[in-house]
Amino acid sequence: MQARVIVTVDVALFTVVDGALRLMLQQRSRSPFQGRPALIGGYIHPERDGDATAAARRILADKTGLDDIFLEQLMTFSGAERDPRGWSVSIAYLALVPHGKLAPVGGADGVTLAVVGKLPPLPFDHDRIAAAAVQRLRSKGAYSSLPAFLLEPEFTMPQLKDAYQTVMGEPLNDSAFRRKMADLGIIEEVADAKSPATALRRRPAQLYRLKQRALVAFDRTL
Amino acid sequence: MQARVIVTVDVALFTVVDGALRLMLQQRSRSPFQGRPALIGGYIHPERDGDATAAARRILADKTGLDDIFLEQLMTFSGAERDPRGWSVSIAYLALVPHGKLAPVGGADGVTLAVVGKLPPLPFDHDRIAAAAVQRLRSKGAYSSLPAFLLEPEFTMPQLKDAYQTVMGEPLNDSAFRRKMADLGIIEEVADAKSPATALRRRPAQLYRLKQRALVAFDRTL
DNA sequence: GAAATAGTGTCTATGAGACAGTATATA
DNA sequence: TATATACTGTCTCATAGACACTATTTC
Repeated sequence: MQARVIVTVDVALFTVVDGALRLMLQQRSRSPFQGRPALIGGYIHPERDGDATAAARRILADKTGLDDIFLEQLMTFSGAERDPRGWSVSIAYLALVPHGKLAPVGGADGVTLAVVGKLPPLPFDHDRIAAAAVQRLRSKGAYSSLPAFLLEPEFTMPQLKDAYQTVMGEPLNDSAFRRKMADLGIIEEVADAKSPATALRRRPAQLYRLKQRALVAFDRTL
Repeated sequence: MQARVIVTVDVALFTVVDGALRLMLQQRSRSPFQGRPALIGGYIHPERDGDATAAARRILADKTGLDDIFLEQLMTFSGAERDPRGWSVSIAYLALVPHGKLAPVGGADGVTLAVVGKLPPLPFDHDRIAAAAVQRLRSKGAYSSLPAFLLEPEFTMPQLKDAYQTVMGEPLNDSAFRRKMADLGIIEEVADAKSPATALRRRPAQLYRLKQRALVAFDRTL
């Protein structure tokens, strides 16, 4: 028989606030590392959870109230050293949410949104998990619709471009970006819908939405 | 306390024989599914394995005699239904090996090399794992040095091109391929070394090797 | 020299970046 | 009308594909 292994799920949840990528951290309510900010995580409960993804969604809902957000498996971290309680497995997830959906959660429950690049030292091996999540986000952002999941369901082309720029950390060419998006055909216009023009935004912009609710990866030639 | 969870590792090991991608299957020596071909797998042993990757290497060595081959984590499969023994987690790995290194293992231990695309139905959720492994291989092959790990440490440009073609399942342009490889700078010439000319191979080809022992991913612009 | 495979040079097509110019809103 | 942002058109440059041509081996 196999010796006991602790099986947990951790979620690296990102959002964008004022053009800066932020990672959600939550004060741990229990030992070990009680009181310290860490990734959102918890045990898998075999009696309750159909699989690890269901566990991740349950834990997200329990701890932040969020549901129906973008979630994909990142990778699994394991070993004798990463958790003081013993040999453990953490199935890590990457989650993206538009900031607006996060507002109600706000400052509740000791939640903070730490700017990526200025993360505090994290307990367990959450530094490694966070680094892997950022890397996945950056690399996959370059060839998929992933950054769009940081936006509301309807968004303008400038907002979409900003999301890609934030994720990839570099400026993009405007006309090339629009051409690419048009060619890829992953978004569609929302008929007759324009963003409101405000004091800051002069000409209103066309609204778009993703054609597919799911992540779409672009082709890549060798 | 957490209810018991079974924690295993499964390895999808690929090689190329005569230009066809093949997946290693091994007859299961024990229940459940005893006698049926399946991915190479086994329990994690917390007392012995430092982490899941170490467990994968141990299991590969035990069951096939292979060590020091390309191995990377694929993804983790979990749930109540996938294993009749109970709620389980399988951390799946992708492994690549040149056929030559496999020859000594050969037909031993009920090992077969099934042609990808003609795989038999597999036990557990190994069909899904195999499908995910093939997909990872194909997509990552297009933008990394991954296919080179199906070759011997020294290889010719035509062999490298064949490896990429086999992995990606489509023909590549010869001169463009050479240019790309030269530009990427991931391989280097083996000084003065040429492949032997045989009755079949007329002009001998320059030998190359990877500059980096590790996987290198190429850049991608949006 | 014929045949077969290895390797190079160059033309063309495609797609990204640069950037000027047009469009539409507010004040 | 001035200004700011949204959007389009077009030029240029980089890179991939096509393919003809050269090189080196065996028989």
